[in-house]
Amino acid sequence: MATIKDVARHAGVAISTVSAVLNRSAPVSEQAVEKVAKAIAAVGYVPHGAARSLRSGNSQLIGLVVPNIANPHFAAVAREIENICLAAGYMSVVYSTGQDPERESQVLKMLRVQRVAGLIIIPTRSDAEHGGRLVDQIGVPTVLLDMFVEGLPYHVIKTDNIEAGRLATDHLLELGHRRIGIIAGIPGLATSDDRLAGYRKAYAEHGISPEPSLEVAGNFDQAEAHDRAIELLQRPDRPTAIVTISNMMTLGLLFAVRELRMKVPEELSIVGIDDLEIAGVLDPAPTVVVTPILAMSRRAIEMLLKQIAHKQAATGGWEIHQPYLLVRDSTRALD
Amino acid sequence: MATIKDVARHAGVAISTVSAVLNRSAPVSEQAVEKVAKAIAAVGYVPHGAARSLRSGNSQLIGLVVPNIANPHFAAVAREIENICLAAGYMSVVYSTGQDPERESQVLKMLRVQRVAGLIIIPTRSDAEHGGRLVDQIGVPTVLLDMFVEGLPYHVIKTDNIEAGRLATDHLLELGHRRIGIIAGIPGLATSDDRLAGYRKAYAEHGISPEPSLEVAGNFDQAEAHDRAIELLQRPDRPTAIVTISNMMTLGLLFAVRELRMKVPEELSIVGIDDLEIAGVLDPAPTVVVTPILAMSRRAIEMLLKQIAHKQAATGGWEIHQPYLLVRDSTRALD
DNA sequence: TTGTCTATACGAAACGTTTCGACTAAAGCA
DNA sequence: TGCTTTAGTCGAAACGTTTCGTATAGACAA
Repeated sequence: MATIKDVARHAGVAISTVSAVLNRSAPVSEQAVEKVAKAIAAVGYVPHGAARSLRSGNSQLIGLVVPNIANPHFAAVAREIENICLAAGYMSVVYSTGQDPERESQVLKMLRVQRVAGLIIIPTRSDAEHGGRLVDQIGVPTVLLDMFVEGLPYHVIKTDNIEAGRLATDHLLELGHRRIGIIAGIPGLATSDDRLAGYRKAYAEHGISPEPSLEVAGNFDQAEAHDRAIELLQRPDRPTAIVTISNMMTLGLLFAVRELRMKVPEELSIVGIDDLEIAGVLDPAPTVVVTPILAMSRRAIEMLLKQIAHKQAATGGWEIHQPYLLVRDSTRALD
Repeated sequence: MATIKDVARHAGVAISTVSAVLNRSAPVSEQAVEKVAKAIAAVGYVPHGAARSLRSGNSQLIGLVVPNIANPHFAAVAREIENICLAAGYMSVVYSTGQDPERESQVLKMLRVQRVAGLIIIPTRSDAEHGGRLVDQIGVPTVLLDMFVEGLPYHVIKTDNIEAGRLATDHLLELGHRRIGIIAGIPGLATSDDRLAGYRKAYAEHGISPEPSLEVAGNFDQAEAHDRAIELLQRPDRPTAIVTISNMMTLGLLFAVRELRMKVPEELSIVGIDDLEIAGVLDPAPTVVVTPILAMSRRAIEMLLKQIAHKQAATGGWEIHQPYLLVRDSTRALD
């Protein structure tokens, strides 16, 4: 494959001149530019990214680490970030952790090997210990998306998760529900804990206390949520409404409901957190708390690119986006 | 950041010895291995991918080019390929074309700059002219996934698309439907054309001819399919059944149906091609023709890795996977 | 003893760029 | 006129690896 050397020879100029043309990094005469352009086309030159990266110390790579790229929610994030990166002359590299810290480590290691210029990451854990491990494994400008991690010196862009949980629960309480189940996520994960805290907060605001046995832990997956939902719904004192804290969990719940041949919202009201693009075609269309994921993604990559460009240290600040309730057909007032 | 040089100094051995340890590329004494291992940990060494890639001419990168990563169908492909790549010591880099040849070019260019070792691509067009352009832009071991392109010397892994279209249509004909609409994709795209051909083939097998006005062209998107569906369904002589040729299109159709407050399958039968993971929770759950996308992805990456490892020239062969009909609740016999 | 072989280890070249200091010639200035 | 700038160009060093030919030392055979 042709190198810059071939281009130089073909154009009858020095290698450094070709480089100057390529990068507009030094003044070059018009005729030289022209000769180089011709030579590039003639020899079919394509720059060698690795060589460039090695010499300049600049890989033009952005790492994106999400729980699971197969989840449409995160796939949408990936697409958005891909677009913005491409427009800015960067390439994004996406990896899934499967919510597994071990795999997260492996992925971060590979991204370090590639010397990514920056990182957008939705971490697998949010405790301080994990934060400590993470910061050792990162070492580049980073933005934390969607998830807070104790003691990490990076900018965080997230939803107001307490408010999200509160919004969902408050809606049901307002409709007269009193036995509201919640299928929460992995205990210890900030996003999950906060949404659960919001659930409790809504109860508190109504001056009643939730029943602890109606709070069940899952993970963020559909299958797990399905199983927890079945358990919850087969109890003799089953709840009249259920809150799920992620899109996949909402789906899992819907599967369970369908399996049990229950009528929604007649026999059970449902509120999910995070919207599903396919919500409109579900029957009933689920009432959800919408988190502005696309806007958050956009902010995250913009902020990251700015940090990289200005060599700014991370501010460690928070940017919190407000969720909102979108009422559809899966909830009804209790009579 | 620490380099191999620092490791060598710290361990009191030569750079080449460290390299030999790292790559197991030459015999090294046990004590040297140990010293190097300690030194690596001590200085916090992480190999520099670009340097390695430059010197060895081996990037360990696999490019994956899909129409749209935000489509769960392709996100699943990406996840599968990511896993297999990681296990084989490669990294996958995923890009979306938006079904736009221009963007496809841009993406391929970036992947060339990165000197990817191989490519899995779902191309944007399948005519010979596009094939010619593509082959110029590629130049590495490549597997074509899901889509045939005229005159490209690469291995193709695809579904039997004619059969997929036939299966969907035949099912409806067997149920007594005679006015079956089809919302096809972009004319000229092999996948789309073949599925349409299958539709006609089924009619032919039943000894009747389809009505041309019931065949409408769209693209593969939800919005487009939605609009075409509305048009189709508002005709006075509207079809009693509709076939859609992609998962997103099926969704678009379902939206349209819901908007028009039509009852499925009572007033309209629906068969989609490509399954939706969420099918089970839709009401009605759509009858679909399943294409074994995960198995195909797996085969594609395995085949690609084999080509890369053995420096085999592409065989240019085809591997055709058979689709099958999965009857759910969106179709009924016409009485 | 001498020579050959094997197991380790080493040093230096090379990969394809960018970058920087040095050089030339023309232009501007006093 | 001579001196300083400036635009344009060049050559060589450097980035962090891998790779290959060579060197050393001990083991073994003759």
